[in-house]
Amino acid sequence: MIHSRFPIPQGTLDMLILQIVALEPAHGYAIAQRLQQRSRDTVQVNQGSLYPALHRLEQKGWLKATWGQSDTGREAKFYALTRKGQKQLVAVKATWQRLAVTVELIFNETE
Amino acid sequence: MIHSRFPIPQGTLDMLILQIVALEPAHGYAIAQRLQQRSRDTVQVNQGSLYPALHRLEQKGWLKATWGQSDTGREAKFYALTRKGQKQLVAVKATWQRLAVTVELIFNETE
DNA sequence: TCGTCATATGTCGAAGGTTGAGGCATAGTG
DNA sequence: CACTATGCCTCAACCTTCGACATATGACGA
Repeated sequence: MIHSRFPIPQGTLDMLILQIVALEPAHGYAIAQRLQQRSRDTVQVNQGSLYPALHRLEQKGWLKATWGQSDTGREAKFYALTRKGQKQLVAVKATWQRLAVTVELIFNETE
Repeated sequence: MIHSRFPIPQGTLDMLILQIVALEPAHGYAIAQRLQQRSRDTVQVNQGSLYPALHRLEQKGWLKATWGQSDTGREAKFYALTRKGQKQLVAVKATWQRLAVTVELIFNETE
């Protein structure tokens, strides 16, 4: 195994998906690719995690899916961020920031 | 409310526990207190998460437990970091750093 | 033509951690 | 005496992730 792949903390995938889609609506396969590319291969998303996550996010009203054509001309389901999803993204981003600060805080404690 | 406490993502707790114990051996109750204090109350640790985590870490050989007396003079189980646990801590720290960098990277993408 | 890879979606069971609740016990305080 | 703080623990329900599997089309080289 070339890349030491590590599991991402629970809930992180949803956040990253929302962020990817926030820039531009995309279909699942493309989302996975972009995640891998933009994370420089440190994050790898399994299909068994991705598609359930997409359905989850859609069901929560954070994403809206519509069928369309991909760049290659094939049928694909495009996911777009809803207004509700935007709010959610802002919220989870803030939560993440606070967590990151907290973890750094604890890591840098020397006594 | 100013501080809304949030649950820590799955897999993050172990890392934080190892770090807390790395500074000084401590018993479960104290670990929870320190986590809460040092995170400025942003992280909440349930006992239902804490004790299974401690048993988990002990079983993996990352922590070693010994009974002793707490500051209040009561019996308590003190957890200390093993050599194996130190290595693990270094590893998960590195993993976290990479993840944090990756998430920031994706957050700051604008196109 | 045939096999294979990339694209594209989806399901399923297993594994694992967190939640929220509950139980038990002792010591100190009002 | 009741209540809070300390200190340990368990349990079912829930959710997410993992890894494997299934399906289908289009493009490419042998």
